[in-house]
Amino acid sequence: MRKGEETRTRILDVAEAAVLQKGFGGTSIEELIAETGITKSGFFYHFRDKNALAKALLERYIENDERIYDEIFSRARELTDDPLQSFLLGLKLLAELLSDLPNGHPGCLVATVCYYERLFDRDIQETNKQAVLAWRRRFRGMFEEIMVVYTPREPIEIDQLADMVSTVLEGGIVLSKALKEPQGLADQVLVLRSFVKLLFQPPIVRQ
Amino acid sequence: MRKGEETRTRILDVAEAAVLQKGFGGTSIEELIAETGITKSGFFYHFRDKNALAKALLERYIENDERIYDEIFSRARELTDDPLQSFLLGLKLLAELLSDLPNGHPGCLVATVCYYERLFDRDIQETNKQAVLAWRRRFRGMFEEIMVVYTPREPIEIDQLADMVSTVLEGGIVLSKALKEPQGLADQVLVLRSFVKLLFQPPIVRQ
DNA sequence: AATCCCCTGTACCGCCGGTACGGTTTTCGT
DNA sequence: ACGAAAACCGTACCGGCGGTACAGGGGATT
Repeated sequence: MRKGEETRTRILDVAEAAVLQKGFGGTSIEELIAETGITKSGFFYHFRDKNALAKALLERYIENDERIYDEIFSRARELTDDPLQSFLLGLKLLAELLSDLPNGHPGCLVATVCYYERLFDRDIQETNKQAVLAWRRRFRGMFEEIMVVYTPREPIEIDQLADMVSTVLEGGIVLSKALKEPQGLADQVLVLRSFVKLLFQPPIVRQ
Repeated sequence: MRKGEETRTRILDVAEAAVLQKGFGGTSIEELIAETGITKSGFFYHFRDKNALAKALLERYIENDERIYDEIFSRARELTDDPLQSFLLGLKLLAELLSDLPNGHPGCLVATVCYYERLFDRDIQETNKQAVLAWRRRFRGMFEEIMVVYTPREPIEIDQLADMVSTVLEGGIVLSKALKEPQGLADQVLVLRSFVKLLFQPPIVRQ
């Protein structure tokens, strides 16, 4: 019962790397079983079909993603009481983490799925949607705390502001992948950080 | 000589819509010829293989994309002399244009390609990279003009600021597709507009 | 009338996703 | 130590798809 999980995990590991580099359609099951060292029968024992693999892959990715965000922002929360400073610190920690990835960010499965919509059933699309909504709730919560203490210097919808964090991450991944500049993603996160800082911090009064 | 171009264009139209919904790997040539009403031989007369189709598709997409940006920002440039106001107006026009798309933005081929890297030759990847660099140059030029007149209120790398525009567009497309909220993309562009406004406009001095 | 361009038709290859199903080993609770 | 369930392996097969090859045909241009 535990060995099964281990094999399953190995398949998912191989599949995730392949899918992020070639998309779902570009990833063949045969190549997965070749690299995993398993047979076709073995593969289909763990996953009914490619759709089931996709779903498992996506769910695992999302879980892992959430865990990372939890860690980063709870660590940032421990280091300061001010919600704004905590958020800005979180973005800095996130940028550092992204910057330390040796080959840059491998890509986001959520983006992969949404550029593949018609190939998957509604189930997967719904999972994907829920993941993005979870991001929205997460960052919205942080901005709500910030807004108790600080007033935004521009009128802004809080959900749209929350989505901006996800937007910058997704867009940053695309750019850094297209340019083959791994550092690009972390840079964009830091630009967002500057923007958020500007939005909430009281202006420096010039004389 | 003209009939050939027409058929070629029809294939590209069908292929673009299909690729943006299902990715390259998920789009079969057979389905393209079925919808175009052409035979397989006819298809391969126009495109040597799927890679050639991808390249033609990408190049056409990029050209069209550039044309749209040219139009929007030159229109904005005509309406005001101030480079900052012109840029902010351009973003507003862009948001309006994106907002008017009936089914939301269909997706960006540049993003599709960069989530498919390993399937294409270096040629296509290089074309993709050049497209993103062209965006960078375009927006960098605008920010340079702005910075002649305005001083940013936060220290910022101009290339990273320029990339932020592309980042928000790419990220916004991903989010609005994943959430199936067509309006999301335009909203994110307007959030970026607020940020740029904040960055360059002199602070409101409170007493 | 000859010559391109722009296709059609047919036949074929090999890879891949997926199914089916029988058999075998490994693991674990008891 | 044993039986049963879990975790595979082997083989055979199907249809779809990307791609190749090649022969030919109609229509416009020269």
